[in-house]
Parts: sequence; C-alpha cells; structure tokens
Amino acid sequence: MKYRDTHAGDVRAADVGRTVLMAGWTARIRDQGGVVFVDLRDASGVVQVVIDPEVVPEAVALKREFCVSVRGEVARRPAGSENFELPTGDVEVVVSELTVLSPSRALPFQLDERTDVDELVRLKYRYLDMRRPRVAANIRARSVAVAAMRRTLHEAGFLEIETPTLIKSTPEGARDVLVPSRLQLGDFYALPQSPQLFKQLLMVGGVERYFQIARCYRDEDFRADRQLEFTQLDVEGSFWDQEDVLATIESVVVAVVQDVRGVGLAAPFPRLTYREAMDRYGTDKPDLRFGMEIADLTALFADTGFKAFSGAIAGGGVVRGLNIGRQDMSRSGLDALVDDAKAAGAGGLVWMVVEDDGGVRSPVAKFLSAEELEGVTTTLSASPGDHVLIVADRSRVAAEVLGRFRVRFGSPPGHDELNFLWVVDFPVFEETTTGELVAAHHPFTAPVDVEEMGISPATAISRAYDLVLNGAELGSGSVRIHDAATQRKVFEILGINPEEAERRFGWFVEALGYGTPPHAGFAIGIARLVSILQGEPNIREVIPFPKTQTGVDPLTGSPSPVEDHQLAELGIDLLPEVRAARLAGEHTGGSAPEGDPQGGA
RNA sequence: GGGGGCGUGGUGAAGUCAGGAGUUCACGCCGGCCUGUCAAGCCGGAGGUCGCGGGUUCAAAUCCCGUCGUCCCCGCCA
Repeated sequence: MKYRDTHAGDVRAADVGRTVLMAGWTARIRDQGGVVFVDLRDASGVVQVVIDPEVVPEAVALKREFCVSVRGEVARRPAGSENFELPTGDVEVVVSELTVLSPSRALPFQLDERTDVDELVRLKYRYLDMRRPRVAANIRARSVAVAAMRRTLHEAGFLEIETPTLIKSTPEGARDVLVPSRLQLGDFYALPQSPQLFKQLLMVGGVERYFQIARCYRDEDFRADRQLEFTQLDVEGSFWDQEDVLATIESVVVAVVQDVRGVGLAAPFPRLTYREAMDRYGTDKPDLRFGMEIADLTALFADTGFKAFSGAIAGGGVVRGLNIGRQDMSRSGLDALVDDAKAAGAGGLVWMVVEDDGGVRSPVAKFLSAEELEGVTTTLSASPGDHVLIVADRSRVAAEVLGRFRVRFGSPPGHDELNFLWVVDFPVFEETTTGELVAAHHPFTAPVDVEEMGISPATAISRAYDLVLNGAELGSGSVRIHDAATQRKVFEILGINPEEAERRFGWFVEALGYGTPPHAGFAIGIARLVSILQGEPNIREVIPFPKTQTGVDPLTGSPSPVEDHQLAELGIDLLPEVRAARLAGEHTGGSAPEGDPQGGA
C-alpha cells in the first residue's frame, strides 16, 4: 500500500489543483458540524485538510493524534481565511478519502506547548513528547550537527572508526560502568569513559587521522549537563601539534554552527591561558559574554594593618576583589554572601558598598586606610552604588569563590550570543585536598617540558586545552605522550608503582615502544554543544531518551532486576540485604501515572 | 555523602505561611449544537486516597516526624 506521495509541510499554492496523498497525525481537529478542519502534521510540518462529513463520514470519529492517511485535492483557501502563521497557510487539502492507520488513546498530556509539563511525565511518554516542536527541533538540530561534523572531517581526509565498547577497566578518574563476563567467569569488562587509548593505538597503527561519534559512560552523579551515557565527537591526528588540533576543531565547530544556527563564526577563536582564566575569571571555563573581571589587590594591601588580609598575604595567599555592580541588597543579604563564601571554602568575605559621596561602607572599613579604600574603588572602577566583594585566601580558593560570585551576579545576555574560547596551557597535575597529585587532564597528556615536570611536577605546564562556550566546558584535548619513558615518568609522579602500571597499562606502554608518531587530539560533548546552540537549559532536552538524576529511564523502567538464572550464569550472588530490598519493592523507581491516563467516561 | 526547591482530578496552576466539608481557575476528556475554523466557539457532564506512612488536633492538602519520587546545586565527574 502506498501511504503518501506528498509531505504535509511541503504543500504550496503551486500545487493547487493537484490530487495529493498524505499521511501523518491529526494534530488538531476543529469540527464545525457541516465541515471539519484537521491540522495534519508529519515530520515536514502542518497543512490544513478540509473534510465534508457527508463525503467522508469517518471524519466524525477522529480524535487528536490519530495516525491517518488522506487523499484530496489541493485548493486555494477562500479569501480571508488564510493563516499566514503557517507556510502552508494559503492552501488546504479538500479530502476525498481518509484512512485511519492507527487510532490514538486520549493523551496523557497536551502536545501544544502552552504549559510546561512535568519532565517525568514527558520522559515516561517520550515518544509523544518528541512529537512536540521543542524536542522534535532538538533531535533534528542534533542530527544536523553530527552531519556537519562527519562531512567536515571526511572531507579533510579523516577515517571514521569504531572502537570497542566492552573494554579493559583502568579505574582512575571516573567510576567505570562494569559488565560481567560469562565466558571469563568473575571477570569484568568496562564500558569506555572515552576511546582514549584505542584512538592512540590507531595512531600507532598508522591511521593518521581518526574520528568517531563515540558513546561514552561515566558512573558518576548526574547534573543538568551530565548523564551516565553520553556521546562525544572524538578526534585524533598523527604528526600533529596543538595548533593542528585547534584549527581542525574550529573548522568543525564553524560548520556545525553554520548548519544549526545559520551563523558564520569568526575563527580562530580567542585564547586564554589557564592561569589568566583563573586569575581574571576564577574558573577554567569563563563566560566572556560579560566582563566583570576579578582584580588582584595583593600589592595594594602589602603593608595593610588589617589582619585578615595581612595574614593571608603572609601565608603566601592573595587578596582579590570583584565589582559586582549596582545591587539591591540588604545588610542581611550581604552577610549571607559571607556565609556562601565560607561554604565555598573561603575563610571569609569582605563586602563594600560605594556611597553616593564616594565613601565606602563596609564592616571592615575602620580597619583600612583611606588610601587602601581609595585603591580598591580605583582598581575595581567602582562608582557610587557599586558593590565590591573581596576575598583574602590561597590563590585557588580566592579564584574559585570570586569566580562563583562573578557567574552569579554577572548577567549574560540570551543564548543568541555564542562565545567560543580556547583555554590553553593547563597544568599537568593538580593537587588534591590531601596533597596527592592527580592528572589534570589525563595521564597520557604530554608536558611542555619533560625535565621540568620531573623537577617540579606541581607547577609543570601541559599541552592540554579546553574548548569553552558561554561558560560551559564543551570538550578538551591534548598533545599526547608518544614515548614509553615519559609515559612511565608520569605514572611514577602519579604514585602508580611500576608493577601496577604494568598490570593496568603495560599493553599500552608496550605499544608506545614501536615507533609511535607524535599525535594529539580532542573530544567534544555533542549534547552539550547542541543544547547550548538550541538554548536548552539541560542536555536531556537534546537526548531522545535520557535518564533521570537517579539513573532511571522512566519509559522502560531500567535498570531492573534480572532473573536468578541470569545472575547464576555470570557467577553473581546478590548480597542478602540487596535481594531483600528488591523483594520489598524498594527503589522500584518511577511514580508517573499508571494505566489509563485520561479517566473520563 | 550533603544542601535546597517541588509533589493538589489526565495536564498546568491557586489554596498550605494563618487547620474548619475536595474549594477554585485554565486546558484536556465525554455528550450535544454548529458549513470557514485554525489555542475554533456555545451548552451540558464526568473525573481527585491533595505522593506514601505515622503523629498532633474535636478537625489536617494545610502543622510535626519519617519516607519515596523528581529537579537544581556542592562533593564527585583522570
């Protein structure tokens, strides 16, 4: 059976007089008694079809979201009855034949977008949710974005290569998602956190340019921009240095933005070093759609008598200030900021308000000299009404606290503006709160200077870089280590002893010993990029079937218990308390409405 | 692991602070009318264990305790 020869959204005045066969959904029905208007929607759009119930009696039984096929003649709408909101609004299709391909039950929520429907309900009925313009547009945009990525990279000579998704667990960084092996009883695969080591092996193998739309898995807690499983554009190139990577990624991003937004981006993108980003914006992913820079006041307070400041400076710390502009804040509101700063790890926070006469109101004003107060307002360009926040602490703490206030009080414009930015020169390692060194990017990142890394690892700079868009980290990459000796050195600094390094990464380090080309690469979070381009507040909106914050899929009910024989085959025995909890029905997930969602007669 | 917001017919909301009969509004749903509507309109109707459990009270959607779900955030995310 032929269902259609014309798409609803494509019907135009030029088609008047043609007989068309269309198929789609009855988005809206306006039954006038003697004539029935139906908005027929398919993936291409909407067209109004007109039905005379005496000619087509089935029309009387139509409800919303029936899947139907109609045959009819395209006609110009009577003068005055055009709908100029619709691309098809000057025509309509006069139906001669209507087939209900599939009726619909009453809907659990309305598909118009007048109100925000609870997300849990949307996810439980995601197949209906994606009939709505919002998710439908996001799914399309994502496809357009991925197509632009593939096209750009194929044209530049890259090979698209799949790497395994059942791989060796090399725990470090994120928690692995584990999969038990039946054939190797008691052993486990891990799902990849990224294809990192496989793409490096591809470089060893002589694949000089690789990319993949790669599914990745990290078993950490969810956020608006983080899911258990996600997709990255993963890219790697041999005989590449940092500049080759940045240029290639820029060309991909420019193509994506052109195709998704219809906007040409200027490249190359601006760059900041990690150090600059931290000092001026208090974060390694600054949103540069607005200014509000953090200023260093350490020199100004070098000889201050105010102990909170002098103490911090004497301890090797800094004094930094942020002008958050005019604010309507009460004394208690300002004091609440002090608590927020403490919660974020600072010893304290000093606030100042510039008075109309240029004087400064602050709980600590009496401890500061006139020159110091003057210096603050001058350095921060604070004018009457402006509120100033000052933190004296270790450099990292001051940056982080003020960086958060900057984001909180800064006012970025709408999502129309796209501010891409490279942050380069990340450190090789960062120190944990317990003083251990961990890889800032990952342990396969090349240092700028291997000797220097050996001497003072804590301050060594790497050849790692991040791509930032509107204050969000879109992705990161690095020049990789391509010799076994440097790789072993990094493992050593990370406190991984040679035996452990051999057990976990021996297979990889061995590969580096066979003429590995210098190589470098990058990975971009696709949902993050598309969600920002689409102006969405979270990545679930651009994921067709996302999970909730507790890792549950409300539609299918996964994860779910499995049969005992399945566990037995895998040699798995649930803890008695886990088994009891399951039997008691705890954590069964999902409280969305069950059964007939409509009630009614 | 921690902090915060939310949970009221199918959907969205008001009611909760300050206890007094499941009250209200919009949409949807069901039935009827209607030949130019397009968020159609008009008339009529059905539909709720106020997430769940316990407590206080003469009386709980409302106050208290616990719990579940969901969202945002901190930790975590090499």
